[in-house]
Amino acid sequence: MDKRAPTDRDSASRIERLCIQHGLKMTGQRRLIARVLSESADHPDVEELYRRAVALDDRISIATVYRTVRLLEEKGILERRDFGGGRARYDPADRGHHYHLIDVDTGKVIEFADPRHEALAREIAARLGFALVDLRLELFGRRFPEGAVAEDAQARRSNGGGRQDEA
Amino acid sequence: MDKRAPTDRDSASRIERLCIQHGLKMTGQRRLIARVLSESADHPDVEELYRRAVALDDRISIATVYRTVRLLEEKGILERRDFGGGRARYDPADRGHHYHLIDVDTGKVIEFADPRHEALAREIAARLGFALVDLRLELFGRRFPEGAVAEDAQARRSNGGGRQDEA
DNA sequence: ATATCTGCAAATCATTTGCGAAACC
DNA sequence: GGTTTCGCAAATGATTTGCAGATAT
Repeated sequence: MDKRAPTDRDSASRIERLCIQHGLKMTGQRRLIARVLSESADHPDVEELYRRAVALDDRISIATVYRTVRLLEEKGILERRDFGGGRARYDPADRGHHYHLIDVDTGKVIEFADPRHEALAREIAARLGFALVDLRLELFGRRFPEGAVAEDAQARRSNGGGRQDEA
Repeated sequence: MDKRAPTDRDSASRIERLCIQHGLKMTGQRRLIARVLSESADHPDVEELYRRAVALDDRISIATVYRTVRLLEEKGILERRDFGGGRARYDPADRGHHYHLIDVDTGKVIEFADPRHEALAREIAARLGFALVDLRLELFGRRFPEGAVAEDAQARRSNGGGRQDEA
């Protein structure tokens, strides 16, 4: 009988369990990425995932991160998002249906759920003769009046300034 | 007095008029792109715009098409869209607020309007402490039961198959 | 064992840009 | 006429991939 206590080290991360359920071969680097994803509450892009992974164990290359997120997306474990700014961001699918509000000034991303939108979307699709397969909804907003910024459209297009979100 | 009749040749296209209103210097290639955009009812990407432009007058390069759509987007004359599949697609802004439903099997894009979504979005943003600046909404759907396709998630990710829309 | 995965560096794809020549106001 | 735009080809940035060696089942 295995007497080991469930230390940080040997307990499979949430995402790793999903990988195993999907029958993926678990290599060291996949386990590492799964762990980084499990511990992330935000929507990191590949560069950021790579940075976080390397910090824990540098025996991984960015090519593997790219290959792995692609694989996990195909398995439905991750969802790829595009919040503008060139790079794809990743969102674990097991957090349930939710949408995003992006602060156009800071780039910060806020999640929210709203079943009414989905119902509405389903109805519209039906009216057009379609069954709803997926729904992409993103709100871009500006924090209410407090040191407002002059730039407007410009700010959003080149979202290269306020980059990372956190939760 | 000018007695010329308003032939195809000398009447400024809808988009060209917008360019002039925005004080843009109208070169031959900008006029050409404006005309192609005015005559397009779909959501072409840059390659496609270039193809259509070259067909009318080949004294234009794809670099200029890139530069021009970027300029028109900055002026608010065009809106950049991302329907998946790697390339940006362009949508004249003077068509009024509308959203898109993408047929996941064919890649065809259908436009629709629905003020309820916007109202709902505005309310949600307000609840989170934000003023709504923009709203991105895309539905992905499948035509109702008739020769259904087996593939599911896969079909949408690699949207490289069913490419052009026509709407 | 052996099919699968990884690292590296080169390849690809969409898009941008530097530069001298050409076009617009 | 001077400034802006254009075409070309080379640069860029994100992502993919071929290949030889390493690894999981």
